[in-house]
Amino acid sequence: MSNVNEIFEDFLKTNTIFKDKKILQSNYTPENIPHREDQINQIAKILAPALKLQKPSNLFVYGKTGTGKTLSVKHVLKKIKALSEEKSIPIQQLYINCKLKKIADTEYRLIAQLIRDLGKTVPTTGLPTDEIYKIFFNIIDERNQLFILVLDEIDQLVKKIGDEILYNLTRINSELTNSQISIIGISNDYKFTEYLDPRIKSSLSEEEMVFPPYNALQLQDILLSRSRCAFQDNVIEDGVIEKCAAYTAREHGDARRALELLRVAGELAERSGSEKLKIAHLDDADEKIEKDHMVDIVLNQPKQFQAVLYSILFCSKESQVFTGDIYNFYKNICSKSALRPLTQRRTSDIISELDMLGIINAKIISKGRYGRMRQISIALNPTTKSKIVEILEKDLNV
DNA sequence: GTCAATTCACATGAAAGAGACCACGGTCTAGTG
DNA sequence: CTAGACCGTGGTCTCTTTCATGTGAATTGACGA
Repeated sequence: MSNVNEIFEDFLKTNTIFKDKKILQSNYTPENIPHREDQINQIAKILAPALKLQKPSNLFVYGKTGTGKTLSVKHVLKKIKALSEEKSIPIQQLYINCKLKKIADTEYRLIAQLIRDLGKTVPTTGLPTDEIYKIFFNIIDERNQLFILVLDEIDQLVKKIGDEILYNLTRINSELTNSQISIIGISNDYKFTEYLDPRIKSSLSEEEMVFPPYNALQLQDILLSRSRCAFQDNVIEDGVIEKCAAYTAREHGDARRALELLRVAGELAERSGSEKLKIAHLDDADEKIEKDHMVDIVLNQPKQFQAVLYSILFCSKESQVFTGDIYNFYKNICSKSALRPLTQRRTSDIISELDMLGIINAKIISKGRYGRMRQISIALNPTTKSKIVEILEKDLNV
């Protein structure tokens, strides 16, 4: 019997500690959403006019990641959908997650995606942008419906392509004769609307809601209710849920992360052959999540980014590194691995993008007469770092 | 010693180019009846 | 006659380059005490 078969056989023999793992996955939508009743009711109140085909106010939802914004909105929309189908009220819902690449990178793509969601095909590129607007507009208007458009992570969208698209979308109502469209924006960033054009801001946030982070007790509740369905009985040691909740509450009260932590800890426990989920697994899971996440990010970067990152990782053996050092080293790397070196201007941008990704910390300092530059340090823990260096060395063959 | 001007080494912005992708319409070509 | 191959044109999109301007504090050098 081959090795792989053994692995599979073993896997089948071990009685897994999970009952239903997908309950802990981030795309799972639970039936009831604890500690969000108020918000859900409020959303329902705001959206209720839709059922009488009156346009609901545009809604703006704020809250950190993992505070249940998307979940709550989707929950309410699901109810509306069920009701509208039952009573055949012409309401159409559109949901776009602006974070997803290739969907909401540009104005064109976003509108094209909306059109596709409405069941028409449209070229992925090649048409003028105003053409695509016209198509969208016509489809909407001829349907004679009420549209609810959800733009999740709308701050990402505006950061990438500006607020013009929002202006166009909010303005579209005044030109529609048969249909109406109301917009629900979901944002992680409290300060998001500050960057917006005041006109857009006022029309977009006719109603505003804030989702506060979960506290440790609420997180415990959530974890408990989900783990009851996700795990076999009595596999979780005492204190694990509490610790997991406390862990994440201390950071941002991100329920998604708490659930991921629990899931990964479970996987680790299972893989190590343990029959119980112990606190130690939680710590391992924490590290593993970060590592996997970072490795994933790095692998998905273009070659040039990797080269710059490698230079940074290599140079940062010394205590302090600055832009200039890195650029020089980077040029070296390029000649070694047959890359065409980019200009200093571009590498500067790459460095700040790596900073945004959380792989490095870059602080702008001024050394007076000796110039102004970024002081760069690594934001990775040592095991992650060495893993990434290893990957990059292979990728760039240096 | 004090204070404004200077200076460095970049950061940051704006604009535009390069090269990839794609749609569309027109033209050419080969296969069919 | 017609379907499909093959162009040219005009559009988007991403990554880059080019050119221009901004920036914070150590250094400098003039000034007055």
